Amino acid sequence: MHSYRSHTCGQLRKSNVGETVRLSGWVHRKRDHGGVLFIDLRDTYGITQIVAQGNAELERVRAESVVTIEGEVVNRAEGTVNAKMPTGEIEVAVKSVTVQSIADVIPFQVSEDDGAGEDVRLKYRYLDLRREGMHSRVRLRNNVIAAMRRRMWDEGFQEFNTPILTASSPEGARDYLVPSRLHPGKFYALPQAPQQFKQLLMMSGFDRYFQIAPCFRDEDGRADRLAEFYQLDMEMSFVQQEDIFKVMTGVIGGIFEEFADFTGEKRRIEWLPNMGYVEAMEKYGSDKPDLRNPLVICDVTNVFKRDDVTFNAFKGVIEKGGAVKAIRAPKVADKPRSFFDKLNDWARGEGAVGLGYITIDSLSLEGEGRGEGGAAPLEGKGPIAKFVPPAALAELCKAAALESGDAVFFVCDKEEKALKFAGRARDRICDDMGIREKGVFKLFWLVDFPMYELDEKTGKVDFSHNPFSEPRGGMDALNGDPLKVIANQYDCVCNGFELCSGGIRNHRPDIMERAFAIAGYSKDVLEKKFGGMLNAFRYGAPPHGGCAFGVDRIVMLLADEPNLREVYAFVMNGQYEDPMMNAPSDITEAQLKDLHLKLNLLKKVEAA
RNA sequence: GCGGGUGUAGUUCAGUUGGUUAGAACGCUUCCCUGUCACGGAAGAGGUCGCGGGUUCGAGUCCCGUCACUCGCGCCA
Repeated sequence: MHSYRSHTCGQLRKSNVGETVRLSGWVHRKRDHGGVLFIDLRDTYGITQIVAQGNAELERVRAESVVTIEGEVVNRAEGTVNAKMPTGEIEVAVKSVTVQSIADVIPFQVSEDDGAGEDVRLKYRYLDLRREGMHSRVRLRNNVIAAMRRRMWDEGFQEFNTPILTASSPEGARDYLVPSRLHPGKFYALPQAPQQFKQLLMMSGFDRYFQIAPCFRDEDGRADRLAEFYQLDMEMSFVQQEDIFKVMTGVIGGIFEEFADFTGEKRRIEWLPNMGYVEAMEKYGSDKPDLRNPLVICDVTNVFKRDDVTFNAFKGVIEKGGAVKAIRAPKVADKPRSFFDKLNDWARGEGAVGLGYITIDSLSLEGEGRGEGGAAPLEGKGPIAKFVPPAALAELCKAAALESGDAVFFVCDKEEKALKFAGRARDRICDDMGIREKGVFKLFWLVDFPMYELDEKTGKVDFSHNPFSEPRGGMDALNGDPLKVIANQYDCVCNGFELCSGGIRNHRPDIMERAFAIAGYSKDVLEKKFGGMLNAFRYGAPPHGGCAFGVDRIVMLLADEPNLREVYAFVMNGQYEDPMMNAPSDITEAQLKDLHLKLNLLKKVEAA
């Protein structure tokens, strides 16, 4: 017999009764009854109850110790069968025990979720990973990655590796930098994405590339953002936007279908029609709207412009070019005052003046008609209502499609800021109303991004997203108003998360020069920073495009977890420190010397 | 860089208006228990109330500062 195990802890069934077996695993739980001792023995495959009588050695071991036991598989007596366990019909009667490793007292419970905080979980991540939830989520992540590889290969893509030590790129996020020993004073950068390499592979004629690619960005963290993360990165040649959508809708949709029941609840997958960037911003105030939220934003600036509307707080902003955005909240007029106060408090906490609203108590049958069955409102209530006379209220009802019993919330600011804040209010109101749809993944492609945007501070035109994207209309488009240029660029959005970003690339060096010139980058700068790729374009570049899906965000959605750290085995905390490995850490003088570096920190740090 | 929240036993938390010896649950230690499966029972150990300063007769509680964690804003082409 194998010296550690003949079976796993998830394997034995009634059919094994009578066999002598050997099991190894962790002591999950101990139930000592004096004369008889039960231990739930756990490995990654499952849990088997073992039973011992008068075994002093087993009685001594603490939870999470590792033991090997040999014994006989026996039927559990009637009434002692545990229907909750796959192995619950049998147990193993211990004959001999080898203690492989005694565990110290553990800092938090492995056998249950005792609510231990993230800092202590990360410090003892290996213990945390033994726990059922983390263990299964890490397996989910591995399975998702395997499925991605399989599906991409099935579509005719090959997986490539691209360099980790590469050159700093001037745009985008901050780079993680690695000093060079052989080249004093010079630095490698870790890739923010394999963007240029995958495009170069298209220049090399490989046609279909993919990679589960590690990416590094030195920006502050968020629940859905880490310093290092993985993307399903892909690129294809001789394609248009729709070709990318077709392939990746299949691959990603397939992944969602494949793992939709991970949480035990079978969730639906819905692909909604492509949405334009402008529509997303105007209706949802976000470039990654959660379409499980039915609320939409509309513009009611004209209502507040009326002479008979006397709400000067909004009027003043409108006169300076601002706008009023409205969010209709259906059938909440009878909610207690606290419902509205809570939202108002939230808005103030977010730095807004408040969240004004009007409730529509009833609509009369007389007055101006507003279509079938509708009529002018009899009255509105709420802090702003007294500034809005009936005729204006009627226009408001029409503009925001209000019905009797509805409330409407207002955000007033400069157009862009108003939309952004209305977008967040939209989500907040939805959650307070409890109307976010459950059990569904709502996916869609967000298209028609603007190529450029105006930097508010400098007044300069800059790339709004990816500078390598193809401007729709080519050179002609670039000779017009840059702010009207649409890029062949797209995102894939799911339940309020940006899952993917991509584009059809600009493969013409002349157009690229022009595109960068508009954003204020001279030919010299372009050559210096992207010379390698630009050169490649000059030797026959195929039209190409692609995208990159955030692997971890997909896993996070499938696992129904609000935080990326819940789906990663080893991960840094919110400050990008690893409390287990003690990273980042000091280095020795010798290492510094090798790298030709001398520390002269601009900000004084206390010596350890 | 900025803002919100949190910080009390190994873990998760409670702690009233400032008032005597800072509590609970789980975990831990010792003991009892032959059918449990979140076993049960008895006893016990375990605290620089994040840290520093202040107010006060008296501070876990109030004030100031600081640190850590966390969520968000900025940032993330």
